[in-house]
Order: sequence, then C-alpha cells, then structure tokens
Amino acid sequence: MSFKIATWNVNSITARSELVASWIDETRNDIVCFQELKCQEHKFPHSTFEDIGYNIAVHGQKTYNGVAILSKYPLSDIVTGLPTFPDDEQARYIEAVISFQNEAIRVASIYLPNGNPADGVKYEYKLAWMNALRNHVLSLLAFEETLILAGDYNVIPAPEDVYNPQTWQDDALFKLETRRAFRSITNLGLRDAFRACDDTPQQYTFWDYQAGAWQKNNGLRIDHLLLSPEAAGRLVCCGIDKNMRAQDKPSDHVPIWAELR
DNA sequence: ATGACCACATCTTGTGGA
Repeated sequence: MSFKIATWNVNSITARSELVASWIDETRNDIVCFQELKCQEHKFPHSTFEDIGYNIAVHGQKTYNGVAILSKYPLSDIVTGLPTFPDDEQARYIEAVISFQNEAIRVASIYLPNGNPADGVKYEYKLAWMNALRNHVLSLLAFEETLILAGDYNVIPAPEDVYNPQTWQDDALFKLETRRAFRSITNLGLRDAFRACDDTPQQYTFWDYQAGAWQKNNGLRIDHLLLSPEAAGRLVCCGIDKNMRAQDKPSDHVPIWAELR
C-alpha cells in the first residue's frame, strides 16, 4: 500500500494553524512532520488537527524549536530528544513508529541547529548535535526498517542547492565542515529522496523573509527526507509544495513530500 | 538602492532565525 509523508518547518504552529490545516486538508499526506512549533505541548492546537483525522506526537518548547509528528494511523514507540544527546535542552527531535496494513514505519522529525555564527559555541553545538544524530542513525539502521528521517537539517548539501554558493561558503549551513558532517550521516546508507527523483538545480525549500528573497528566487534547499535502503526501494516520487511560500502570512519554509509504495 | 522580515516575550525593544 502506498503512502505519502511530508515535512514542514512551520515557523510557529500557533501563528499558522489555519494555513497548515488547510494545506493538510488539500494534500492529505498520511504522515506529516513539523519543525519550529515555537510552543509547549499544552499550547499546540491539537483539536485543529485531530478534527481532520490525525494522531499527534509533540515535543514542544516555549518560544524556540519544537517538533511534532502527525499521522492518520496509530503512533507508538515515541522517543523525544536524541537518545545519544541526553543533556540536550532544546526540543529538536521526535521519533515514532507508525503502524498500518500490518507493517511498521519509523519516522523522525528533526530540527537540526542553525549553527551561525559559524565560529562559536552555536557552531560547536551544531556539530555535536550532528554527531549525536549520526550515532543514533547508526543504531536505527541496524533494524533494517522502512525508516524516514524528515526535517529541517539547516544543511545545503551541494552548490546547486543555493542561489549564490560563493556568498554562503563561510556560513554554518554550507561551509565544508558542515557538508562533511552531513555526508558522514548520509554515507551510513541514507538516500536524499528529492535528489533520488530530481536532479534539477536550484530547487529550494526556504526563502528568507528579507531583501525580496522570494521575489528574486534567492532560496536554499535545506529541508530533506532521508531514507533508509528499505524506504528508498519503495520511493515513487518526491516534490516541493513551493506554492505555500506565496500564501498570505507564509512560513519562510515550504513543505517537501515523498510518496512510497 | 549599500534599501527591504517575522514571531515571540521580557512587550514599543531585544533575541533568534537562516
């Protein structure tokens, strides 16, 4: 049985619940991952999404960060926070198993640290977080499951994923050390779902609110669906819901989705 | 045009985002 999974950095779920709910109603993804909820769990608009048929798992935080997984099917085995980063005070990781049609799919919603400025404690935190994610992924891959690691990675994987690579070469999203750390994760055996389906350059998931970035198409491809070998073998197609950036009061990110069979 | 945003909380100003 085929299913669709999407991920979206919503930049505050309380500020955007109506827009997000109408997008869900139109797209009817079976599984949806959110990042940057910017609220604690008790402030999450549960009923808005339960009323349209979704189960919800939230790892919230006041003001900053916050991740969630929504699913039409039951959620179990919920993990909040990276087990390999037990002292992390920031809500950036949630994982769950989704069960339907006699199978189990493991999904993670990831909000990887930005890391700027790229030469200080925030960058050290980004690299430490990426190393912890790598260690956790290593143990997840041993299960040999259909595993989907979805989220805002704050990593531009390659020069064709940014409008002007030269101006980004020292940025925490693109510097070589960041891309090397990202590859050390994907090299464990994960497939970038978008690049498995589309080799067109300049396909973005983020446009800054500032300086007319959207109007000039000055974007970044930083939101990714990474697939285990079992998941990659089931991949049908992958796309970006670019039109969501042109809505009223948009997030600065747009959803990216994949269909698996 | 070397210009230009948005959300939140401490709330009319500072912080973080990317």
